[in-house]
Amino acid sequence: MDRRMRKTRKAIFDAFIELLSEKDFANITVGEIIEKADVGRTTFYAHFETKDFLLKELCEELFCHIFDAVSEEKPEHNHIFECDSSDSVFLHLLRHLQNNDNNILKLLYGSNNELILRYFKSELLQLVASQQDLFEPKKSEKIPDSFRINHIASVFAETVRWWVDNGMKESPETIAEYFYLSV
Amino acid sequence: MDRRMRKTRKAIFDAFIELLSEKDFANITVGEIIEKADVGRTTFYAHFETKDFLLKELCEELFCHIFDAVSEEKPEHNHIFECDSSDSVFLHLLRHLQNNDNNILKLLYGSNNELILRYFKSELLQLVASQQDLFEPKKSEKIPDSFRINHIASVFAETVRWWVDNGMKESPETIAEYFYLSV
DNA sequence: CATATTATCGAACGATTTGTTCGGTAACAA
DNA sequence: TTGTTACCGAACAAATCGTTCGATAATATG
Repeated sequence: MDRRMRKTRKAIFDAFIELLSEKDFANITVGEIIEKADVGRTTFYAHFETKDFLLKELCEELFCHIFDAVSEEKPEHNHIFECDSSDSVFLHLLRHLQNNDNNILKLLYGSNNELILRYFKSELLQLVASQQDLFEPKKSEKIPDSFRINHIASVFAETVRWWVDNGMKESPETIAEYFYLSV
Repeated sequence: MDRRMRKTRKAIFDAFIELLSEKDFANITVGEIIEKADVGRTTFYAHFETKDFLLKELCEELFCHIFDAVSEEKPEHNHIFECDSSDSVFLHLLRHLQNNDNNILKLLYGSNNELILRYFKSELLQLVASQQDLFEPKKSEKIPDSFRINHIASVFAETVRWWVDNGMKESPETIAEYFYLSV
């Protein structure tokens, strides 16, 4: 990975992010990206097989790295979960989401592309599954595990969406409280 | 609205739905649609300004009509909500979703287009808002109404998604129970 | 510093897709 | 029967896609 490669890769990502603030993903063309990134057409296709792969790699850089950071943060922290815990994995995740370039989160959520949610949720599912027994099972002998895990991940994802759509005015602590009170 | 217009409109919808079972929305071209619908290119654009409008109108036909049917079903039914109610609006909605051509639901959910979820959720938001006081407020003085309504609608939408993704094996009654136990 | 590697460029390309135009045909409603 | 209008099919320019090529310049390595 050259310095050249790193630079063009960054230029393309930046241009792409800027375009995401102007229009939906579906209406962004490769031509626009390379013009704004000031990069040759050949170069773009040397880096990304297609526009969708560009989005995919951006999501990976954004989400996966955040999840990695969070999970490394508390490697062997396995105490019993408490709902109002001010030190939970999910609160830490919210903090990372807030710090890690709020704008990108907003752009991704607003780009009208289902794939983004999928990347986010697939990461969430793993996280929830790994912490599943930490949630109180409630009135739920009837509810299948599959549903329960999916439910918790969905509520978190939709909580974040609400947060982002409303301008992220609340603190991560507040959002975490909403989440725990709801789930 | 001619008989001619109704026929071509249906032909286009049918072709579109069939294509949705084969590929993502983004990869479907107008050319494919008119070929499968056996309709002239001019005719397509006389009916739908663009591919997105076709999707929009399909969603409206599917979702809005279902919601209309449900809300008309119990116009002045305002009794206090009970969690295990076997006669709630949401259970009726699930029954309609099941009857109304299960396949389309699956195709729409699988077409990788965010807009579909938006249509569905915007309808849900109205429904939930109209029935908001029927849900027990739980431990929720802290939680803003906006969040609460959004949460309930999201949980319902994601519950339906789970149902669809898993093949809709469960009965509407079972799904309604999962929903009420979770929300 | 010298050299081999390789990422980038720019131009050009055929292939698809888009959305529109036009005149002619045939189905429809009154 | 008559006037309206939806449909067709062909053709069109414009935009976009993904690829090819040879030339250039930045980079890593010895």
